[in-house]
Amino acid sequence: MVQRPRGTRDFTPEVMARRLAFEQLLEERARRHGFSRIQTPIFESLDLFTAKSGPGIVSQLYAFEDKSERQLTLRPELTAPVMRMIAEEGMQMLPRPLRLSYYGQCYRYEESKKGRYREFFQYGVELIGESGPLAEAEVIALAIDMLDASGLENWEVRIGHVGILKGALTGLGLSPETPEGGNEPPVASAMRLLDKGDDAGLAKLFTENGINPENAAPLRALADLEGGVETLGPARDILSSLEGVSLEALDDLQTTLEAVAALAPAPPSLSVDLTVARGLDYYTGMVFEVKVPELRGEGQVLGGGSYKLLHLFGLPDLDPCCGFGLGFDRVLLALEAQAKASGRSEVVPGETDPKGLVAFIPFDIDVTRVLPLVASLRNAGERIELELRGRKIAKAMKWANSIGCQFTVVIGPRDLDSGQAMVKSLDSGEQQAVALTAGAIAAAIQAMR
RNA sequence: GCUGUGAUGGUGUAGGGGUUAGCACGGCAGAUUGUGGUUCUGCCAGCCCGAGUUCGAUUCUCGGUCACGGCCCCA
Repeated sequence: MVQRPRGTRDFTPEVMARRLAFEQLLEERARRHGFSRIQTPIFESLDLFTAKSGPGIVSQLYAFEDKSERQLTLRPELTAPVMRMIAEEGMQMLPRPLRLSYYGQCYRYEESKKGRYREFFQYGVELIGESGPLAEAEVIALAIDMLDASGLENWEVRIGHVGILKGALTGLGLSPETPEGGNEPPVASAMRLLDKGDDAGLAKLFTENGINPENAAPLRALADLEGGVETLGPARDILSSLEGVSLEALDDLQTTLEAVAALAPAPPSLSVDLTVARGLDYYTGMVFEVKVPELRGEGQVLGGGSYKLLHLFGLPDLDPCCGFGLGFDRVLLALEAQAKASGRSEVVPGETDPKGLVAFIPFDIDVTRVLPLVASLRNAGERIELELRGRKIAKAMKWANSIGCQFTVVIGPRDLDSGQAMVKSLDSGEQQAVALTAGAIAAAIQAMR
């Protein structure tokens, strides 16, 4: 028996109905926010991802060479392909900003476990060609709107701004440039030390760069701030106490948060955290992420922010952009766990078709006589499953029941003689004879809904 | 990258060095020649893969594969 490759999944009809409903729900929300769907190839040139993430990424890729010795890889993420598409399709000519959405599978060669697969699905959006607090708020608002609409519970939004700590550090005189012979900018070193809680190392770094080490304490206080929008007050006090530090990034973040509050439903939890996602150097402004604590280690279900990547494709005037990626599989895992815990049968809103399925049961007759009726009912929008095996009535009813039908239409010899069909609701047991026309059958079904 | 646990019909499980590998759900057929969800009967269908130990391995040992956890990493 050949097995499915490690870290991949098959989706059965029941699971797929849920995934389609979820995708549709996300798509609908994106549309309401003015975003349009695009699609890029499953595989790309290897260079695309090494350009964005450095050569170290290769060990995590499904990279391969094609028959013409082109170096290719299955895509590990979707942001870089979107950027490539914008440049390649001449989309910089389009009216700005561009609001793009996308959904598809990505591949990473890593240890697979629950919530971490080698083939995984991402839904994402990018707002291209406009930046600033309002653009950022629009992106966050869409993320919140999507999760709210999905019915997810107990999720936490954390919003930060890499410009605040970076600004404070550069304001103090720390260089954002990699020094001659060094491997990272002093600013990046400082951010890492702040994150690790290494205050002594931070003071040492300051001293080495000719900065008073006493400045380490207020920066520590800044990084440790936790809480809602109200933490911006103390942050402002700390920043104001430092020499030569701009408050611009903080003001922007405040504007963003106020706009989010007006644009989106209130999430279960929203906090300001200035250390969010500080590790990614292409992020330039607001950064945010959403966690679902009950998923434990793989609990981050969404992440994004403002970044500069289009300069890599010769389009620096479109930078910075703002976007996010949503971990489709992880949100579903959380929804499934929560539905199970609360005894809810519907995991994603709208995954079950409210119209119901109709079993069309020709009994002991020449089937071809009723096929036109099946076609007409389908054209009228009914979901019809035709009984194909010539089952006897009792078996057919049992079959209809077991595949989840709400209605049956039985047509046997008597019915043909009298020109009628028996329409039955399986929920109520109610049954009536109606004229043998698609219109009459559809009307009877509608009346019993 | 390190590490723990596990794998028996389609699903959930019992068992165990020699068994007819048990049970439940499921699927198929019948009881039931025009009406489902109950019941009864019969049938279908299984020891993850490879090597070793043994007279004999589904059971014990080792390796592999896959799954699920805990760190690390990534974001």
